[in-house]
Amino acid sequence: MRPPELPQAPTLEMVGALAGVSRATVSRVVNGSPRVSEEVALAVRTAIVELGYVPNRAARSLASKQTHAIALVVPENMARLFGDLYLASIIGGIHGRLEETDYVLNLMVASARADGKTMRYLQGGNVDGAIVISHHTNDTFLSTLTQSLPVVFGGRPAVRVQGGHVVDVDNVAGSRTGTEHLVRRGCRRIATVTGPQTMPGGIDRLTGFLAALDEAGLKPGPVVEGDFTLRGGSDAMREVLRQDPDIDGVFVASDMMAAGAMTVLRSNHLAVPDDVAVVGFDDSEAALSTDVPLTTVRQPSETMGVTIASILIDVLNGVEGHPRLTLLPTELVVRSSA
Amino acid sequence: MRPPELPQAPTLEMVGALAGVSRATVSRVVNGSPRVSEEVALAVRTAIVELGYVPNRAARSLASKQTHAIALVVPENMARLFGDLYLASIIGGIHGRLEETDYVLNLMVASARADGKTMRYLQGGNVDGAIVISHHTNDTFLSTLTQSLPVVFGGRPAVRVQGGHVVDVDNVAGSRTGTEHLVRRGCRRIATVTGPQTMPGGIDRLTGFLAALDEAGLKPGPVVEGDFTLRGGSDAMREVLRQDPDIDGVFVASDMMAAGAMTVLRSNHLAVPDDVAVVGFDDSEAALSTDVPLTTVRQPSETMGVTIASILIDVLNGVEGHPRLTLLPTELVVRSSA
DNA sequence: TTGTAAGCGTTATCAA
DNA sequence: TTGATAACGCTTACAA
Repeated sequence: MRPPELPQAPTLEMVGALAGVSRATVSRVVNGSPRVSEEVALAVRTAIVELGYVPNRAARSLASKQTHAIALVVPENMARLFGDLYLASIIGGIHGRLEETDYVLNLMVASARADGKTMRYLQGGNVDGAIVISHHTNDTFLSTLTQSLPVVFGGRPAVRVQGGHVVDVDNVAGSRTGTEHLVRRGCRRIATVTGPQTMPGGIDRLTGFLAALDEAGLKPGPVVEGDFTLRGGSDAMREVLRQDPDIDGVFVASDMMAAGAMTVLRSNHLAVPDDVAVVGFDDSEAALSTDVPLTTVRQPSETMGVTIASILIDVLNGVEGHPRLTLLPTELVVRSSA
Repeated sequence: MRPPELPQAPTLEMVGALAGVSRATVSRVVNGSPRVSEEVALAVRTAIVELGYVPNRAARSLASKQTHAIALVVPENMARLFGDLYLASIIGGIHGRLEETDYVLNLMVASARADGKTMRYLQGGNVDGAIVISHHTNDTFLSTLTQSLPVVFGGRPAVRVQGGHVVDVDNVAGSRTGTEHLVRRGCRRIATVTGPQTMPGGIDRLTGFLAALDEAGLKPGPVVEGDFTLRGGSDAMREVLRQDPDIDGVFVASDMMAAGAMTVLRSNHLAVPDDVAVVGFDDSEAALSTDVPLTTVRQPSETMGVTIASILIDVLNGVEGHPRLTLLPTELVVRSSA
C-alpha cells in the first residue's frame, strides 16, 4: 500500500514566499479576484509560472465545498453504450463543452449491482452534478438522484423523475418526417423496424411512424422490434419480410439497424430503393458505410451533448431559467436509399 | 456563481459520536485497519449505515496525498473510440475491475488542442495514475507522461515510450493462427485485408499473416490495406479480387471488415467458404451478424481491460514484478466461414 | 486497542 | 488592498 513518490508540488505558500506576499493574496490572484493591485498580481503570476504552480484540487474542494467534478452516469451495458455511435457523439459534445471549463468528468456505471455504491458516491458530495444518459426503463433508483444533486438527463428518462432537466431529440417529429418521406416518394406498404420498446427513444420513434402513416391514410405494414444493433436490424428485417414480402418501404429506427436490414434486403434480391425504400435514423457513420448511401433522419447528437453540459454548468452556477425539457430538432438527410 | 445548497453530509466525527468512539477509530474501520476490536468495528459500521456515511474524497485526498482517481486517456476521435466495440469491452473491463476498488475513473481526451491542459491536469497530482488507450501514432506528448505518473498502456503504443506498462493482445500469434487455419483447410492462394499500417495492431496482424504463409511455404496473395470499418472492408475486398480473382482464402484483420468483405464476395458469386474461405479477427458481434457465421480470432478485450486496471492498481500499491509487456493470448473460433 | 492532535493546501472571514 | 487565522474532513504518528 505504499504509493510511489511524487515530486512535491508547489503550494500557495511557496508561491507567496517567492512573490513576497501572503498565501491569501496568491489565492486571490489565482481565483481572479479584483481586489488585488496590478503590480502584486503580476509578481504573483510570475512566481506561479516560475514554480509551475497548479492548484491542489483536493484542498480546493475541501475548502470551497465544490468538487468541480461532474458524474457521467451511463447504462450498465457498456458494450451497447460504446457501440452506439450516437451516444459517442453525445459524450463527445459533453466533453467538448466541459473542456472549456475546469470541470472534470467522472465515468460511472449505473449497474443494478452497484447502484448502492454509485448512489452513495453521487450523494456523498463527491461530484457537483450529474449527467445521466440512461436508456433503461429499470434504472428507477436514478430518479431519486434529482433530490440531492443537480441532474441533467440526456434523452427522456423512461421513468418519471421529480426534478432535473431533460435534453432530448424530438424523436416523434423526426420519425414522422422520415416516414413522410417514404409516403411522399410513393411507398404504400411501409414497414418499420423499431427500437426497443422499453426505451423512450424506441417508443417515440414508433409513435412518429404511426402518426405519419395515420395522417397519410395508410395502414402500417409489419412492425418488428429491434435492439439498435446491426444484428438486431437483420433479424428484424427477416421477420418483416416473412410477415409481408411485398413491402415497398421500411422505416428503421437506427442507422445501424438499417445497415443490417439492407444486407437482408440484398440477399433477398430486393433492390434499394427501387423495390424497397429504406429510411434510417441517426445519421451516424453507419449511414455512409452501406452499399446504397442511407437516407436518414439526422439527430444533432453532439449538439445534444453540448447542450446537456451547458445546462448543467448553468445550474451549477445558479443560473435559472432553463426549461425543464429541451427538445432538439432533427433534419431529414436524403441520400440514395429512399 | 452561487452553487446550489447541498444537504450536509455526515462526517467521521458524527459517525464517531453516534458509535461512541473517536473520529480516528472510525477512520480505522473505514479503511479496514486490523487494529480495531470486533465489537467496536461493528458498532461503527452500524452507525455508518444508519447515517449513510460516505467518506469525503477531497478530505481524504488532502490528508493521504492520494486522489484515488485514475485517468482514462482516450484518443481524440471519440466517434472512433466509442464506435469501436473492441475498445468498449476494454473500457468495460477496466471499469469492472475498478468498481471493486474505490478508485474513480476520470475521462480525459487526448486532443492535440488541449494537451497542455490535459498534461497539466495529469501531472498536477490530480490523479494517482493513468490508463492510455491510444491508437494514434501522433500522440507523442503522452509518452512523457510515464516520467511523472504510473501509466499503463492498452495496446502497444505506436511510439516508443520510456516507461510504464503495456498490455496488449498477441496480434502476431493470433493472426498467425488464423492464417494457419486457412492453410490447414487447404487454401493455397491466400489474400489478406490488413488493418491500417499506422496502427500497431494493423502492423502486427500483417506480420503474423506473412509469417504463417512463409512457414507453410506459400507465397502471399494480394495484400490490401483496410481501415477497420465495414466500408473499408468491402473496398479492400474488391481490390483483392481485382488483383487476383482466383484466391481461395482471405484473412481479414477485423470482423467488421470481414463482414464488408463477405458482402463483396457474395455479389461476385463466390461462395463462402467453398470458393473463398474467410477468417476474421476480434470475435466481435459483427462475426455473428454475417450470413455465414464468421470463423475468427477471438481477442479477450474485456480481460484486457481487467488486466490493465489490475496492473495499474498493483503499481499504485507498490506491488512490483509485473513485466513491462503483458501479451494476452488469442483463440481461434471456428464457425462456418472457414 | 483507542484517543489526541498535528497536519494536508485551500478558501473565506475578519481585521488591519 | 493585504495578511492573519479559522475552518474544511480526513489520515496518521504518537501517546495512553
